[in-house]
Amino acid sequence: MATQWLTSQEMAAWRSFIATSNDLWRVVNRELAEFGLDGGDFQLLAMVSESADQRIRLSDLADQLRLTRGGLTRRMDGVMQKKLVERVQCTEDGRVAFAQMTTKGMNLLKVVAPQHLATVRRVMFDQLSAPEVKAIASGLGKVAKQLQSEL
Amino acid sequence: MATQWLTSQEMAAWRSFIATSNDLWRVVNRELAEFGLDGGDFQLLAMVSESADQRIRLSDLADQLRLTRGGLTRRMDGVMQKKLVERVQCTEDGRVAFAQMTTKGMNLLKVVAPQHLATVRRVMFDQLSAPEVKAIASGLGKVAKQLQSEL
DNA sequence: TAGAAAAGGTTGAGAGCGCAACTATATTAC
DNA sequence: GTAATATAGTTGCGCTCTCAACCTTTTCTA
Repeated sequence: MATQWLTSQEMAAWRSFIATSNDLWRVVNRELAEFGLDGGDFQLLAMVSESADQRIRLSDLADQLRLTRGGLTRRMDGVMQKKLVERVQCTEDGRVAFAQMTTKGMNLLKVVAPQHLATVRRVMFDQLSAPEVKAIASGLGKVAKQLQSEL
Repeated sequence: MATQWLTSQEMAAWRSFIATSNDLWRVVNRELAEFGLDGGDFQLLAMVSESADQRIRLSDLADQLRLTRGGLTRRMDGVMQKKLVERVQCTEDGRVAFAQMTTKGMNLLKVVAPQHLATVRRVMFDQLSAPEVKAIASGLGKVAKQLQSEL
């Protein structure tokens, strides 16, 4: 055999993980396009809308979205342009700013979210048995914890 | 409760999947940087090296790597610049070209691959029980199949 | 309380990728 | 046999992201 690492079953699982998450993202993006959004926009809107008072500090938002602060600034430009989110300056700390949902943003999200969840359900959860969902959830949790310790 | 879709357990699993694959990719990229590679380079090298005679048609390679043909052209530019892969014109069909591993590429891969697999093992498989690996592998397979039918 | 260090956010430069238009070669149809 | 169509790959353009440098405001330190 050529080399051990090429044929390992774990390597195949790893490849499958990478390819599948890529494909998933592609399908989600395509589905959101009709609303003028992409996956990154949706994740931002979901995060902000779930925060207390539908607002969140920009740097906290960046962490949750796995963006650098610079990347978030540009992502914010897009959703602010569409009037879905506003940038609000913090009065207590002059350095801080918040992302704040607008009414328009909340209304759009109420329309988009059910369809988005339906898509995710169709491509992912409808394909999985309950034990598989449970195993994936718990497994991902442990992997995420390890990753946190390395980042 | 605000809206059903925001609190569902499946939504949390979906978020976790997205965030974790993002974090995984980040760790892998960082680890490969010392070899002058990134995750995309490694995947390309792995795919090409596993192909018969260590060569593969460019458009087949693009499909496997989840790149457009245009994206692959640019990705190839990088690894060709580094002399890890060569572009070989097909003699039977003038439209077709192959990616062909060089000796330098194979040698590099023999050094990088064990370390890469060790990283993947550390952040992912060492964190998972055997049943979890099995469930994730079978689950991902089913999701991948559904995605294929939608792409 | 002044100076240094840290933290939040923005900006410029550059990389990677998709999309669509383009070139070149091969296949099909008449 | 030639015109129409399809396939393989490349290129120009635009978008998103990271990195590093930068500005501003806050906090620490002596």
